[in-house]
Amino acid sequence: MSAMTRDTLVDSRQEILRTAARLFQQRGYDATSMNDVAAALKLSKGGLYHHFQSKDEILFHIMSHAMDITEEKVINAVRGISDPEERLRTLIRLHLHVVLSERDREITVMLHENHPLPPPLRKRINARKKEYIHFMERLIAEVQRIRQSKGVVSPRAAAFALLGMINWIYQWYKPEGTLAGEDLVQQYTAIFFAGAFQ
Amino acid sequence: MSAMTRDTLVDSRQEILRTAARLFQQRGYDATSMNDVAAALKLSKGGLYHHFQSKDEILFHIMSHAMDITEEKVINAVRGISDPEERLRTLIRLHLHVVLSERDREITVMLHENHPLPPPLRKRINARKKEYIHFMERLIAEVQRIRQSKGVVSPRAAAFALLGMINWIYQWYKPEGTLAGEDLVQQYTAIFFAGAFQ
DNA sequence: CCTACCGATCGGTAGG
DNA sequence: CCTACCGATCGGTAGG
Repeated sequence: MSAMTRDTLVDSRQEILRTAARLFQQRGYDATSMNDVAAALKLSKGGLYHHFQSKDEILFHIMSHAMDITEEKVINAVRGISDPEERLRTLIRLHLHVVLSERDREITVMLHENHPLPPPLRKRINARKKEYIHFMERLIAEVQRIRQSKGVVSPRAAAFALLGMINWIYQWYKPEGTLAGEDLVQQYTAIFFAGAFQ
Repeated sequence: MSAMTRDTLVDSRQEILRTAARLFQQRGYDATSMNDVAAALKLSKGGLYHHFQSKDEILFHIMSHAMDITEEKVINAVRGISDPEERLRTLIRLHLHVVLSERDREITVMLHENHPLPPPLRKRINARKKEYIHFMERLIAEVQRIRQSKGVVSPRAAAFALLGMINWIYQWYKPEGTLAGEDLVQQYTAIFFAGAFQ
């Protein structure tokens, strides 16, 4: 019974984060009140504050969860691939899928809502973002070595370029638009491989 | 005398937009109060509302001004160049400079603060953004024809990739960091040309 | 004494 | 342009 109560609590927190992430993504963090979040969950504001101490804390957990998803669905899924070039191709595809995914709205919130997070919490998120880009950077450097690239493009600049190409998608992508998800994967991969490994 | 008053008024509006853009960029639009803006200008809130009817209106004018800057410093500066490839190279360099420029903080605000703008005003800004990307797209298509590219990359996907690479810079660029502005221009140009014109 | 909440309202501050 | 305010709503918290 105490285990069930624990599970219910955890589930509630997860459900709150999912709902809040959806609202934050649609309306923006500041334009979404705690009342909006509570109402969407058929909860009172008081009920919401039973689970989280503050609005900031909710945002922080959404972003942390977004980083968990990225690390799990991209980094961990890619570690097992022994060929570096195939590892990078898969990373691009999976990272793109995470950004495009309808379900993982936490990602969009993480990419956009930097300002509202209090500096100590923001630093913790930024540290994880930096780790991610370093992972990309090392992988790019490895493929450059194997391909014996001429070295006109530094792994660092290439990593930022790749991250920008993919992450910017949240700003304009409409599922009903002319560019389908799989097209984007194919074309972005083609652009990046020809560009970074000359 | 009436001309002078007019000039003073215009100057005041410009100065307000510059100061507001700086604050919006640093703290975010929602976290910046009208009092903050007024105080930074040594004005009262009432004085500020003499020049602009609402906070939204200030944001709209900042974004419009950012589009003016982009059209003037990139599009207009590039129209005179007859060779398409050189025209695209210059566009990349100038667009990057606009994003990196310390002075044009309006650009960062325009790239980031989409949510707070009321839909009718947002549509007007988005229409101008779409014109800009279509300009890029046509130019990329032209260079692909000249270079007789194999056609693995569509001009549309290439334009979005280029825009993403460059615009994302506002999220991480620090002038004191390891990647200097001119390095970015060289390397992003190299990546994009090899990537989009295979 | 625990949990998962509720209706009502707090002190402050927002844009106007 | 300023001082003096407003209706409303904000994030957060009280007792039960």
